[in-house]
Amino acid sequence: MPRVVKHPDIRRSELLDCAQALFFERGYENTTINEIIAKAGVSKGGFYHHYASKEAVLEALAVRLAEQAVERVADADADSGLDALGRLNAFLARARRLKLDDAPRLRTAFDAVFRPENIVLYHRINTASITVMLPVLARIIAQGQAEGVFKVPDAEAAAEIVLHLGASTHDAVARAIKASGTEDEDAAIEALDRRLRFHGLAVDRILGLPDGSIQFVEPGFTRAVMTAR
Amino acid sequence: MPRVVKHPDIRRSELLDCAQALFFERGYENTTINEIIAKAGVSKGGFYHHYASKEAVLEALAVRLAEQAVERVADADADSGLDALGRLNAFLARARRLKLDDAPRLRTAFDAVFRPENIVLYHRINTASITVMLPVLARIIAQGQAEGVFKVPDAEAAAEIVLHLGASTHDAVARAIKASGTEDEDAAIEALDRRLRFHGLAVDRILGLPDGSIQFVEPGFTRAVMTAR
DNA sequence: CAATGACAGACCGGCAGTCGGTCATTTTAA
DNA sequence: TTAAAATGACCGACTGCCGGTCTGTCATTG
Repeated sequence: MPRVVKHPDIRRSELLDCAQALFFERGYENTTINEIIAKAGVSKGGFYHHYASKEAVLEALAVRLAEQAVERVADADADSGLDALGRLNAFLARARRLKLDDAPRLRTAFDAVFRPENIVLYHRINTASITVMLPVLARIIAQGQAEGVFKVPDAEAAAEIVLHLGASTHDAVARAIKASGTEDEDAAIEALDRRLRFHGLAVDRILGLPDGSIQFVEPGFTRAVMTAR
Repeated sequence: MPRVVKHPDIRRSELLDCAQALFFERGYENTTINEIIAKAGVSKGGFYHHYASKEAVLEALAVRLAEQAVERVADADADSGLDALGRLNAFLARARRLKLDDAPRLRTAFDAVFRPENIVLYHRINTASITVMLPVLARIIAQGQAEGVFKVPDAEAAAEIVLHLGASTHDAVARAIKASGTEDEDAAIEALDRRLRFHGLAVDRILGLPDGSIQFVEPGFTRAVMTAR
């Protein structure tokens, strides 16, 4: 095969693109390196020149996804002169906005990541997301502490707990995805919506805020995301 | 090799014992079926007669561990005429008691399960535990709801959230284990203890209880478990 | 024109899983 | 009571394939 030389960043990025597509399609375990390099048009040697192992690709992919997600939400945050609760809600509102903006793609990704055989993939992405989000959220919580509004013994620990709590919605989301297309779809979306509201309530309470302070969902949000095509 | 026939339950149990020892020792991924069958004294065919795959062994092991853990804690629960909060605290106290009773073994298991390469093992056990604990906890919470003490919109969802929240302590426990034996051990145990108290506080709040209602740790508990040999 | 780094691809050890067959135990039938 | 048939526990050689290695070769840069 002809030898094609590309800038390392490009090659690495292309390899991640192909790996992502295949991992999402058939799961991490069921994807072989041969499939990845075939799709990317690179040799075995080329692949291992850029990534030390299959595992390393997964790690890099998780980090990329997490950073992509967070950078678009967190950048516009520092400027605002809002109080902590305001910042947190603005943060969440911006996240919802971005989710709605490309709901179809998000939905496709969800279909993949929430499949049972992709649980490892999910956890890697989740862990990477928590890692990048942790300092951001911890600072907001610390601010809320200083303002005397958030009542927690430790801002960083609180951030860790709150972020980990997100994983508890995994099963509920998976159920909703599974039900989509069936006659249970409506009920499943309703159930997921209630679940997400409860999740918001739980975060309120953990942070020592009055019930309903934090808005995780808005009317129609869950349905809009889950029915996107 | 001579052919030894045993009752299927015995064989399966022995295979699980060996798999557990090896998974704990070198991790799930790094354990081969050949190692398992060598240790158990069974042939390849014998193994696959009882378990469909290596994955199936992991699943069976996780379920067994979860059921073992829950049956010793949950059985003495039904009789008591306590209110929900009392039951929950009695439940937790009994769990602590059992943990202290064989702290050394528990500590050994922790050393294994909380190693980074055993994260898959951890999650399987955790998921299985949540599955068996969910109905137990959900009933207690429902009782507390009926008593007007627990303020949650949905008992089952609350149970799910609370149980999932347990996983958020994973990293803190892992850090404490990693620090044991070093000069940071004391500080790490202190940090973990604070973290576990915060965890209890978070559960209080999620369930709508006054701070400090639920006791996850008692003085010296964390240190006793973490320094056991 | 070195030196470096990107890439090629044959190769290997080892792994999960298969398959045809064997032996012990229980069930059935005479 | 006993022989034969059926069942299912168990054996172990074998295979296909996969992740990873290794010895290079070619392109780019200073």
